Parts: sequence; structure tokens; C-alpha cells
Amino acid sequence: MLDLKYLRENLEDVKRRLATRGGVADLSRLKGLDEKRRQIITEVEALKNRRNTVSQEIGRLKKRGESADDLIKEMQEVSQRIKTLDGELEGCERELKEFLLTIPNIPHSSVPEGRDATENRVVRKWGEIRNFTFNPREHTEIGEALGILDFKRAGKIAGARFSLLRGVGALLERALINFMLELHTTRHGYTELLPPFIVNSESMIGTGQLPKFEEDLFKIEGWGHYLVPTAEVPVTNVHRDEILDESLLPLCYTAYTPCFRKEAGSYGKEVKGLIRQHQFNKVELVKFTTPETSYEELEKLTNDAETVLKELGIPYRVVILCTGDMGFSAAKTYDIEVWLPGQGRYVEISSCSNFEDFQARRANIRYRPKGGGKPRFVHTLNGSGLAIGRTVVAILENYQTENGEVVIPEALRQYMGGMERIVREGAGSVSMGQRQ
RNA sequence: GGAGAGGUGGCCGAGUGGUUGAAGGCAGCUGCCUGCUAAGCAGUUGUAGGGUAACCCCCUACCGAGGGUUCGAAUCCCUCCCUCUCCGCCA
Repeated sequence: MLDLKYLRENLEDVKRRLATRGGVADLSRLKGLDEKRRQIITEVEALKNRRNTVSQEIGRLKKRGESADDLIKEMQEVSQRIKTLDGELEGCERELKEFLLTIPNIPHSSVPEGRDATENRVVRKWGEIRNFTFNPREHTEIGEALGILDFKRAGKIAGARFSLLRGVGALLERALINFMLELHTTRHGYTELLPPFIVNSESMIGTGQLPKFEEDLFKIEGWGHYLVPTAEVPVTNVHRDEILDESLLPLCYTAYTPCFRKEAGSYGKEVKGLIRQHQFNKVELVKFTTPETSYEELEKLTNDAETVLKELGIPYRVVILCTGDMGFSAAKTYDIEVWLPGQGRYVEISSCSNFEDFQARRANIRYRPKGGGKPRFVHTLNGSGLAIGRTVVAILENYQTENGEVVIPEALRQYMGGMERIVREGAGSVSMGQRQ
């Protein structure tokens, strides 16, 4: 949510900068609503002042046993008028608030202007793309042949866009979660959290998923709660409605959660394999910082996510999203994309953003500056560190051997009982039985 | 799911209709005093919105949330949320 005062004073500039996101936001209603609101406030507060003064006078008169009937009669009318105006004010403020909640964040000045993903810019690349002496296979083929991925049975249990991991496949997923959490807590200074996987609507509004993007979420029928689409939601809302001490900042959290997404509107896109699922695992990084340090912290956070790929030896590139491709709440976003030889393309594995005070204003997260003074909104940041399922894909495709086995990256072996490669085992695979 | 208790300022804790934004205590801040420390004395200390050039000042709102009664509500009534205790159930 943007600051109403800032909008009032910089309306034209904000319009121009939001226009670079595409899907032109119509801010024309704003001025009228804002002026109407302040006009009602002025009137109703004057009346309340009068009521407070006179009510005290009535109390004094009654104590002395004198009549206050005239004043009471007058105040009955004043109270009626106040009630009417309060009603109008509430309507006006609700309209204003609802409107403000639908306006996206203003892109940071360092974000390149552009319409869509084709105008994102590559910032840096890391790692050598492997030269295969054979035709590299996709992860689905590798995984199913090894008996560690089973999409057929996942479809039976839950439907399309779900997966079933088996044996070493499940172990690999679990090892990656442990590896990433340990890396971020012991080497990068994050505190590990294990939050609820179900949240209320206030939390979803706080981080910006609601009210605009309800169709992307799984809502629990009859309860009004939602499955988390990312750990960003519960972890950012940890400090909702709080005033933090500046000495605590930057506050850095890492959390593993499963993520649940409807993926509405992605029909036909990446229907096969682990790339796009209704449920996937992710280790998330979240920071609360002062406004002065948030961009510095964004660079660090992105580096922390990159370290995971460096440790695993998987080639990647970092791109900065252009204005037209950024998410609703972000002021600046770097995507990290891994190289997938089986598909011959880069695929997003992490998205690291600075939201500045956009989420903090929605969720009312503030800090008390050193040496006192008025509370200020913190800046919030987050990034995947990393998406686990896509990391599995990257490992299978980058570390596959010609005979269909997969070498386990060295950094990961201590989390897999010293295992060095994934091979097909008798127990690792059970062919589909006959249907009854 | 059943029965009961409770939600007040940074914290503890008074307050059942009329200068109560809220006693008292703790913590914090500012003076004074005192070899140091500790103690003592006096004062001060919330958030948001509106007015305003203004973080001075004035006004309004806020005692879990939302309604209601009243000239006037932290105080009375209704609904909801949350926490705690006991019972049941349960990983």
C-alpha cells in the first residue's frame, strides 16, 4: 500500500511511474475521495468537540441539581448528526482503503523500464554449462527411469501438477531442505522459523496476495483461511502490528514450508514434471530492515540464495526484472535462473525482492529509531533460497550420466548418508499394477 | 466438543456511567542532591488521524474487535475473536 500523503503530494509523478508497469492504474478517483474524507473529518470532529464540552457541562449542572434539559435536547440532535457523518466517513474511508490496496508498488529508480519478461536484463552469470557427450534427458525421464519420481501415481492420488517422490528421490528433497536451512543459519546469519502453513486473510492482505489475487490461492472452505503460497506470508506477518527496536534490525529469518498455488491461468504451460506444481517445497529468506539499508540487504540476500547454487555447482544467471514483469508488491526484483540442460533453457529458481515499506504499511510493521523519535515503517525483503523441487530438477538434469544415473553434488552427500550417486535399485521402483 | 475464568498504556496492575489518556508500581528520560555505587526528591514518558509551514501547539479517536443504550461508556447490553484452567478426544 502506498502512503496517502505521498500520493496526495506527488500524484502526477506516481501516475507516470506506475504506468511503466503496464496495466495503467486509474488514480483519478483518489483526489475526490481524499478531499471528501478530510472535509467530513473536519466537520464531525468539531461536533464531537462540542458534544464533549457540553456533556461535561451537563454533568456539572446535574450535580448541582439544576436543569440541563435544553442542552440535552440540543445534544441529542448533535449526536444524531455525528452518527450520520461517522457513517459517511466510514464508507468513504473503506472505499479509499480498498482502492489503495489495489494499487501496486512504485518501481525503484534502478529498475529498467520494459513491458514484459523479454525486457528483463541479465545482470551476471555463474558456472560453466556442461558439454554433454550424449543427448541430455529431461528430469521426468531420468527420475521415472530411476524409480524416484512417479507422476502417474501422483495423478491418481491428487491429480495433475502433483508429484510423488520415492526412495532416494524423497531423501534428495529432504536433504536439500536441510542443506539450505543449515547453510543460511550457520553461514549467513538467518534465524530459522517453522511457521503455520495455514494463515488468515489479514496475513494475506499484509503481504499483498489479497485482495487482488485470491484466484491464485487455495482457500479452506467454511473457514476463511488459506494455505500458504509461500513462506513469505507467515514469516513477514510474524511482526505484523509491532514496533521493533532498531537495534534488532536487520532481522533475518529463514523458513522451510510447503507452498500451495492454484496456478490458475497457466493451463498448458509446463504441465509435465516438477517445474510447476500445486504443492512444492521451498526454503525462504525474509528480512526486516531500515529504509537506509534495504537495497544493500537485497544484494546480500540475492547473494545468499546464489551461494546455494554455487555450493551445488549448478550454473545460473541473475536477471533484474523490468517494470512490466515485476510482482504487485515489489519495488525491485532479481530472479535467479538455473540452467536446465534437459530442456535447454534457464528456469527461475528464486525471486528476490525489496518491497520497501509497501508490505510494512499494509501489515503495520514499524521500528523505533535509535535514540527515540516517531516509529517508522520497516522495509521488508524476501527471496527463495531456494525452491526445492526445481533444485531437484536442476540436479537431475545437470548431474545426469550417459547410463541414466545421477551424481550427487558433493556438498549434499553429508545430508544423504554419504551417498555419491543415484542408481536404479530393485526396491526403488515398482511398476504400475493392473487396474482392478 | 463440554464447563469455567479472563483480555486495560513498554511491563505489572487499579478502575461498574460524568475533567480517566486512564490511580499506583516497575522500566525509561530530565533535573536536584550525594566521595563512587546504591538510595532519595521533583518533573516527564503511548499510537493514529485532522488543522498547521511545523516532529511547537490545538482538536478527534483508541482500555481485544465490531455493534447497541445514553447528553455522556474502560465502565451497562449484544455479537465475534483470542488467551488460560478443568473434562473429553487426539498426532
